[in-house]
Amino acid sequence: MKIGELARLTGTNVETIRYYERDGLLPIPARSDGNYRIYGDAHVQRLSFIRRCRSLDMTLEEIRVLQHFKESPQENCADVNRLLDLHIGHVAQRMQELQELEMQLKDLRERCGETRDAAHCGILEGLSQAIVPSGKTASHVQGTHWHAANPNSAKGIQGNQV
Amino acid sequence: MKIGELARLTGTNVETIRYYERDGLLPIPARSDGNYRIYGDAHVQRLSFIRRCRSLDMTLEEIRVLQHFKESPQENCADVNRLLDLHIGHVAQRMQELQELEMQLKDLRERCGETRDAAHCGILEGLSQAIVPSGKTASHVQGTHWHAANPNSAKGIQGNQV
DNA sequence: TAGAAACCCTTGAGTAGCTACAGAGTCAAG
DNA sequence: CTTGACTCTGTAGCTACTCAAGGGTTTCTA
Ligand SMILES: [Zn+2]
Ligand SMILES: [Zn+2]
Ligand SMILES: [Zn+2]
Ligand SMILES: [Zn+2]
Repeated sequence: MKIGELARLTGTNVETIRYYERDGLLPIPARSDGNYRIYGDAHVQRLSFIRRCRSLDMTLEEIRVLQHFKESPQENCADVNRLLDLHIGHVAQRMQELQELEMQLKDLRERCGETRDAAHCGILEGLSQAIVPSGKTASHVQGTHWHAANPNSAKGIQGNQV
Repeated sequence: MKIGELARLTGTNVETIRYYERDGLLPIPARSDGNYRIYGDAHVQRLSFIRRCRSLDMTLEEIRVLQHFKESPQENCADVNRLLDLHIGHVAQRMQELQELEMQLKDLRERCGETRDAAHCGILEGLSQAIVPSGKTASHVQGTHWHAANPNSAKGIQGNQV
């Protein structure tokens, strides 16, 4: 099959497939006479695996590690479990951070009950106060926004919609 | 004061200050004879405001809107409240998504109690299954990882540590 | 007054994970 | 033979920064 069908089968953007190939996540496929990429069932499996991992918010690096284990089935899978535990930790930590954020934001929101002129808005006032040195622990989790640049991931992955 | 002191006072990286200037968030400062940027108290205030907003995970766009209101104090602040409500929504939505993720990940984790060879690992098996079409709503929130590229934000902002 | 350290400047590239476009080539149907 | 759908490569863009190269400036000390 050609790239378009692979894209349809897995619910992946065509450009994303080429990106994974460049990035070494997908093996380099055979080419047709006209230089088109030709894929088979193995590619569908592999790409589905990647997309499933991405839908669980794993990084491409994390996915690379998991792929390694799929390719060496005789190895002990302890590291797979470890990777998953770590990743669950990433998610949990980000949730904690967001919970704290939510509290701070709701506090701030309460400072302006009914609207008035911006000069006396309690929110703007609150934001102007000095930064409270919070003893946040180092983490590697990301922010709160998802921008137009990546609508596919934002919408969530809906595979298999043929 | 020069850029280094502004950086110290606000707990901001020097490069970040120059970046804000390029991006139009900080007004272009005066220059000394030797072409050094010269800042005053107003810049400290303005930068503190930005960093406080960033510590609440607002985007630079959101901050730009808030700055607009600080500069036009006669306007009604209803839009400030609206922006904050929207942003609280951003945080809440991401938390929901992460909660769902956590559940799925813990489900997956249970599939491999004791470690065995990768060929029979329940986790790898689970990840190989077809993607479940989940009816996720469109959102703009980001992922779960924070990488070395941005250690400052990751650590949280600790301003005023002179 | 020379020299060194500490600061500052601009420019350009890199980060994750894509997306989007330009400009070209390929292929099947009508 | 043309139209249109598809594909190709290469490049640039998105967020919010961070870092490094290769210079210039200031300040302090010997
Ligand atoms: Zn992770
Ligand atoms: Zn208000
Ligand atoms: Zn927001
Ligand atoms: Zn296992």
